[in-house]
Amino acid sequence: MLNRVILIGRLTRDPELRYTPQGVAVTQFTLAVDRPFTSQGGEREADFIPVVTWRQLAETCANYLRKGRLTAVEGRIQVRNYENNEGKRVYVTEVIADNVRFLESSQSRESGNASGGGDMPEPPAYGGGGRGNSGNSGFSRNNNQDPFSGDGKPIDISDDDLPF
Amino acid sequence: MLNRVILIGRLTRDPELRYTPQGVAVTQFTLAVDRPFTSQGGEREADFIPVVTWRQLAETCANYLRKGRLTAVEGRIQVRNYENNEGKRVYVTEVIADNVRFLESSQSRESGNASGGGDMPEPPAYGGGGRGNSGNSGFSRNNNQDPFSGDGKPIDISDDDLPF
Amino acid sequence: MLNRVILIGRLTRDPELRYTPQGVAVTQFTLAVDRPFTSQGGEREADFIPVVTWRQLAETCANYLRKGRLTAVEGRIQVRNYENNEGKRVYVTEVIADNVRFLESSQSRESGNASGGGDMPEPPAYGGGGRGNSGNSGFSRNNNQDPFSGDGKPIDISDDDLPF
Amino acid sequence: MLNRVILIGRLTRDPELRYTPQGVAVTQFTLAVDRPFTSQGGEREADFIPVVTWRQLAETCANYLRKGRLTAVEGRIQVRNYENNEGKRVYVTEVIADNVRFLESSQSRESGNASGGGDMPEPPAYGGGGRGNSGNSGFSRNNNQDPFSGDGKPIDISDDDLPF
DNA sequence: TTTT
DNA sequence: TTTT
Repeated sequence: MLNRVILIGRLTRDPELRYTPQGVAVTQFTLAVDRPFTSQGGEREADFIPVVTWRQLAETCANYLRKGRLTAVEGRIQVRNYENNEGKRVYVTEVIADNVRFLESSQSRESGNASGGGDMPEPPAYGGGGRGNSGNSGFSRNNNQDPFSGDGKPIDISDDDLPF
Repeated sequence: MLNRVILIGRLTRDPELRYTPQGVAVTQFTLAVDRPFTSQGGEREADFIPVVTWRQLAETCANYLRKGRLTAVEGRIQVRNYENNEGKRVYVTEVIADNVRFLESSQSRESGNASGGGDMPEPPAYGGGGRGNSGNSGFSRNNNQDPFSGDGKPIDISDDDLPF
Repeated sequence: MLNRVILIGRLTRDPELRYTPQGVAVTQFTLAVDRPFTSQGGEREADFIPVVTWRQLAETCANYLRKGRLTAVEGRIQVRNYENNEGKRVYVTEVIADNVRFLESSQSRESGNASGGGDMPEPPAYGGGGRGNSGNSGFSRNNNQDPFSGDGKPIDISDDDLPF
Repeated sequence: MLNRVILIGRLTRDPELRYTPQGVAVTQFTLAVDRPFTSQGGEREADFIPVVTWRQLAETCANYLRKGRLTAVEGRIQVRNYENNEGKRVYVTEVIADNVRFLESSQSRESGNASGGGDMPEPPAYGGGGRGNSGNSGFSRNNNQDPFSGDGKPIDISDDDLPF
């Protein structure tokens, strides 16, 4: 009935942009979100939370996000499941983001990052990429497939499987 | 840095209350949260999201929640991981709730439910069980162990492992 | 950059549906949200929070919400200001809702309410009215005018003033 | 029943720290939060949302926040009302924050700001000041008084009026 | 393994 | 497999 998540954390790696065979953009990244307390041993721990974005927002994220960048994400929790190669059902929990805010521009940091990156233009004033005046619903409708389980192989879903 | 989740959904079963060997109460249940759109085939789907509560709130949830009951949950996403019996790392994502609201009292429904239940007193005005004036922090601090992986066997963590 | 509100409370009165001169539907209601603690004197207090919905969602709310009904609202805080008849600037804070969930159907309560009401059909499975597959953005874009300040008089804004 | 707000924006001025006569710290500041769309005329508008923090968190905010700083705030909406000097009831809506995150440290910006500021130590790893391991509930319980309405005059509320 |  |  209601499912809303808001996270602020840092990307553990550069985002991964892929396309479904029908050309729908999908970007995945993981946010490291520090826990609000220290563990028994006094170390600060973090949760590593997978985030998925679709379409226009996916391309904006792929263009402007980089490893280590502080980022805010708004979306919903999605729990998918699939049968793995040993016939076991595997559950995957991800945050499907419909709004992403870039809290650090490229020049506000030392600007060195693992992926090189090079020419990084300024992010758009509104990074949400989809909500607002764009005429796009800005609401990543669904994705009950796993575009990342293939590990680099082409994704064999058709646009008919995509609920938008 | 920030990690907040709000869900409204229905319990898929009665909640499960357990105790750590040191007597700390832990309650687990799963919320079925309808997705805000229908799938390709036109069926309404749901996400099944595991929720964990600790201490006083765990006992309140075990007392007042039942299968099918409409419930609001506020908390944070936690991602644990452990090595399973085949030596493979398994990731478990749960919502650690620090606030739970009972949106249906027992008499507001047909009152029949799988678990029988019988004498169900009215829930407290404030179901959060922990926040507020109770002198309790109301913030489920941590739980990096998996009290449910043992499937009924005693939970072998000590209170020293609990960060509260 | 990010502005998100989630409320669960009860309507203090029946919702008020109006139309701009251009025929855009606007519904206003107030949610009474109990505070999570009692006051000094031990009384339970509440915040009375004004909520505004636009367009399709406005009509759905006007159709299905009634005084006393438990309701969840998702949206953003908006602060408008205008000059009153004494030339003083007045600030008005409202929640502009883009998602509303009806947590009580008409038959789940005594069904008597101040406004009479009468024939109340079941709410749609998805009360959000706008998000999802409807092709509507579901995101109430703006409203920097005050459709309620006229107190019953026609609202003199043109559709050109509406940012959608 | 549930009342949660999450904001990301920039301080419009330096925060104002005051103390009740009984020595309870209260800090007030306003966040400018850009709207996710542009107005009719194409200008980007913002909501100016007043935020209040209490006790330990108030002192941390006063120490580490400055005008212009990007800041995340988590809390609840509170609506107070009081009678003004003309006998009219005035409604004041504020976000009572229980968690504040400093998204920009002093060195990550040009470090020039209107208030001078000077020696600004690094913020604590956890800016929430209250939640977590501190033994403090971290939940700003109430404040039904208006510590800012006096405009600089001493605040005439007693600790008995404070619900904590 | 799933709720209405 | 993880970020600062």
